[in-house]
Amino acid sequence: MDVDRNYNPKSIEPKWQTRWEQDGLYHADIDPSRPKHYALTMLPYPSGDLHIGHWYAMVPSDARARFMRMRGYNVLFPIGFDAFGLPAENAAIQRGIHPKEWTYANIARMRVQLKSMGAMFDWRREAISSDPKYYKWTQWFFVKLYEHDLAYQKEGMVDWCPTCNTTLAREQVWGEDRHCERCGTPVIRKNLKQWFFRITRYADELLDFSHIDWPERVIASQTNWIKRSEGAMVIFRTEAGEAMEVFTTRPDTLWGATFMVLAPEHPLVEKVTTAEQKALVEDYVYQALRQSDIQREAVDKEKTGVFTGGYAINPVNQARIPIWIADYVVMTYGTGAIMAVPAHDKRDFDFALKYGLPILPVIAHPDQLVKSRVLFESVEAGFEDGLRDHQIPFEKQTTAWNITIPYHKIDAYLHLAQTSVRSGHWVEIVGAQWVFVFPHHIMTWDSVESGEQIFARMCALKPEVRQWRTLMEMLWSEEFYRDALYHHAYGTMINSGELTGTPGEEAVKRVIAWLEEKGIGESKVSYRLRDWLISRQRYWGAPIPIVYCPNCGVVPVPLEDLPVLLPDDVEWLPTGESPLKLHPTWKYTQCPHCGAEAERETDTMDTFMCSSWYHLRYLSPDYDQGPFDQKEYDYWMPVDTYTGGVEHANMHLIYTRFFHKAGRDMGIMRGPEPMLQLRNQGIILGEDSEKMSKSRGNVVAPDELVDNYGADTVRAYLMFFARWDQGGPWNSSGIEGTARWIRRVWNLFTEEAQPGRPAEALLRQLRRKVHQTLKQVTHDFEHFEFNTIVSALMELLNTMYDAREQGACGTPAWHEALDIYLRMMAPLTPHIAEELWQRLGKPYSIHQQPWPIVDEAATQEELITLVVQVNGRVRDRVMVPANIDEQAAKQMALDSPAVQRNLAGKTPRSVIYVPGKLVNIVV
RNA sequence: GGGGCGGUGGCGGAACAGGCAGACGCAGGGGACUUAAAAUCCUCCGGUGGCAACACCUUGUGGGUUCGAUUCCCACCCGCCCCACCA
Repeated sequence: MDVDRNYNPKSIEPKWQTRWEQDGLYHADIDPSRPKHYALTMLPYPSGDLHIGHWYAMVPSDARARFMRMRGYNVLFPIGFDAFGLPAENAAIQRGIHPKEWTYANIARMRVQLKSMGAMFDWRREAISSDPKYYKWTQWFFVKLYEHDLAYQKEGMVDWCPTCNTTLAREQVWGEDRHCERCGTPVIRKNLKQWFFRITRYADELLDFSHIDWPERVIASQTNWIKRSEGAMVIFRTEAGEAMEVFTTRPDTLWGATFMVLAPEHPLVEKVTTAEQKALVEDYVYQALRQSDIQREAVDKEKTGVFTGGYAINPVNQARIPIWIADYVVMTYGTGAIMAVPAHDKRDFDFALKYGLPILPVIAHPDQLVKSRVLFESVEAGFEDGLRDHQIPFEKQTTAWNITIPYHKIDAYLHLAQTSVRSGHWVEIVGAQWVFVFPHHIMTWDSVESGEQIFARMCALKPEVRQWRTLMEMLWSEEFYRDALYHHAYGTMINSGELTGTPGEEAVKRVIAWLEEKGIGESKVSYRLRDWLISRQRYWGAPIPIVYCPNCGVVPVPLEDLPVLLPDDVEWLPTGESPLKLHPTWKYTQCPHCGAEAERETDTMDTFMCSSWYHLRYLSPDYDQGPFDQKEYDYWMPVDTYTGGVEHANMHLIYTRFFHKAGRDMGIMRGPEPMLQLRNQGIILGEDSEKMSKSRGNVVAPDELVDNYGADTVRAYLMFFARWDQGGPWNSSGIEGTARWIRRVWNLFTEEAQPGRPAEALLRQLRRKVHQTLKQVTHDFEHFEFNTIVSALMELLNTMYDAREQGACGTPAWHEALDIYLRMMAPLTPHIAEELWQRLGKPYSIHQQPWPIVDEAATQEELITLVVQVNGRVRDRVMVPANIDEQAAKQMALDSPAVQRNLAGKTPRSVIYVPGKLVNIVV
């Protein structure tokens, strides 16, 4: 019977898992004597099978949590299930299983799979969001939010998925064709009464990341999502005198407005449209709405629009400008109306061009001015000198000069270009919209000459200009647009009445002050973030605890009546209505206030609501006096380390921050943020480098891997095969290397070896390697660099095999190496570490041992390889004592035969010495 | 269009307060042990030239700074991801 001799994960893994569970080894309880560490990994949705991606997210999180525990922290590492949601209901419709049954069967199965991972989850704290004891408190939070005016009801257009039969949050609508995140069906828009949370009230605070250590990409993504724009609200008036509010980030360009654009659904459209234009406008509005109703084709995004026949008066200069409608203006941002400044905005420009609307005047010109690029081959002698003479800054590149021309030197430069640029080529001037230089012909475009006139002249000069569909297309191409208008757009104001001459840096501020003084506008901040729509017309979710009473109106269900239980007996009919609405009795109830016959809200809550506070439910999943036990909260919160997928950046990770801040303001939670440190893992792709999916047949099944290799090997491989934060394609042969490592560890620890009489140096070397590895592994654990932990351990193992070969067995250094090795392995591969620990005769459990301490002195090298370079090229390497002094090192280098050969008699000009590293001889 | 991430051998990846590029592993070649296989062990393994010592080239491209650049700076190319008529 060799079961004992050979590495057999199938016997040791279940054995230890059972033992740990029996002993409650991973129970985390309040212990004020130790520092706490709340390690949280995103809870899974119980889809039925634990995916390799779950392992990839959770295993390193577990290893990190275990590491923190060994470092003396009281570590809480809980798990649960985000159990409400659409797939359960879809399964019900497709297979006739009750969502509850489907969900709980999946949970039972995934629990077993999760346990096979050998993670240190404290299962006593498991929380399942679809349990009444959980969603009771989700509903409680809803009522609290309602009481604090953070939840409100609003009728409005919502995105609706016709397949899932439910409203979607904006974040759940994807792609240019606006399809449903889950099923891919293009969404339609519906007018419904819906519940919202006032997340926008927290927009500014959500933009403040100063209290948290989160990845740059998540911060960037959230910042972009919330998108704060500062600008002005300006009141234009229609000719009839009706106010028409416009939001702009560029009030300094007000004088350049040549037309106005309303969103097709804007309420003023009807009022400004003239009789002649009525038919046209109505047709366009109908088309636009139909488009969003049926399906927005991805196709080309050429702007379309129609003239309403109405005019507005620009309050800054009384200019009378036409009002158009166009679908490039959306009702949901700003005011749904814009002033169009074609000279300074690409979109307005495109639109003006297409419909022949005026483009000028330009009302700011760049202060920094012009960049020019001139090819070497195009110039005569003297050009470069000329640049120097005029003190025009330039940079000489491989094939061209890049020249930056200060505004006041433009004339000098134009003259220079005229005289020294060879004919047949042209000098491109980028960055100034009104200057073009052709060989020997320089033209300027100012507000007098029209684009058509310039185009005609240019065509005459240079026939190929004709091939551009329009001059404008060329003008606005690439650098022209990028440099000139948009980025350098803040320039000295021109053509702007009494504000002409205002410098670019102050333009916006001054114009706003001026507008406020005149009473025609005011400073205003806009956000892209919208309030969070939480109503779902579905069954499998937490019912919104609201009752509609004919007498009292909207009445929240009293806290003592919670939870509003989901009925079990529902039918799924493809009606598009919530099954709760169709239930014969459920919705009928009495008003909690007056006792009158009343009806319940039949919508349920977005599951992101449930997952916004699960980290709190973990603290006390059975607690019935509140959403969580205050004692637990005080000890454990906030979450110290949160791990999970970056795809939640704009949804869950914003919602949960909002939830926390709202809770804080309601006096329920405390502190600025719920999760202090966030780390994201990458995505594992299939072996074909494609996203894993059943239809592609490239899915890696963790159960199968565990069956073949054991959980420890799978764990180690997941940490080793790629950078954790990056992920990458799976490689099924790669796991062999990790399996080999585990077996070699096993063999080293279990084989009989003869103690020898090793040299002192060998043992010092062994200790050095052990402590160097420990130092690195400690560092890497702290920084979530798991792949190098495994490779460092592999390296150390190789060293230990060599040392054993040379008789290191039986010595104190050897025993120390074995001891430290297992402690370092324990977080990564908990089962084999425990097994070998026991076999060494050490006390149970290795997972209760402290993390070893680095012996700094032992890590110091005695001998180093001194690299000897001549002119920066490596010519020799010499072994020298680590403490060699500069003099000796340099001498050693100069004496090297290889150096002598390479010097070839030349005298060194200088000798550079980098202590402990190298000597570089410069000749 | 905006934002983010990345580009190093056949592959995954190491090394970046500037100092031996390619750790560790996979795949591959050669060998040992086996009747054989598995397992294990030894050995080679970026490219070109050379019997060899050795030389030259090589971290997406082109420049720059430096005694010295995968690492810092400038310009560009390519790939992936997220957001997007957001005024």
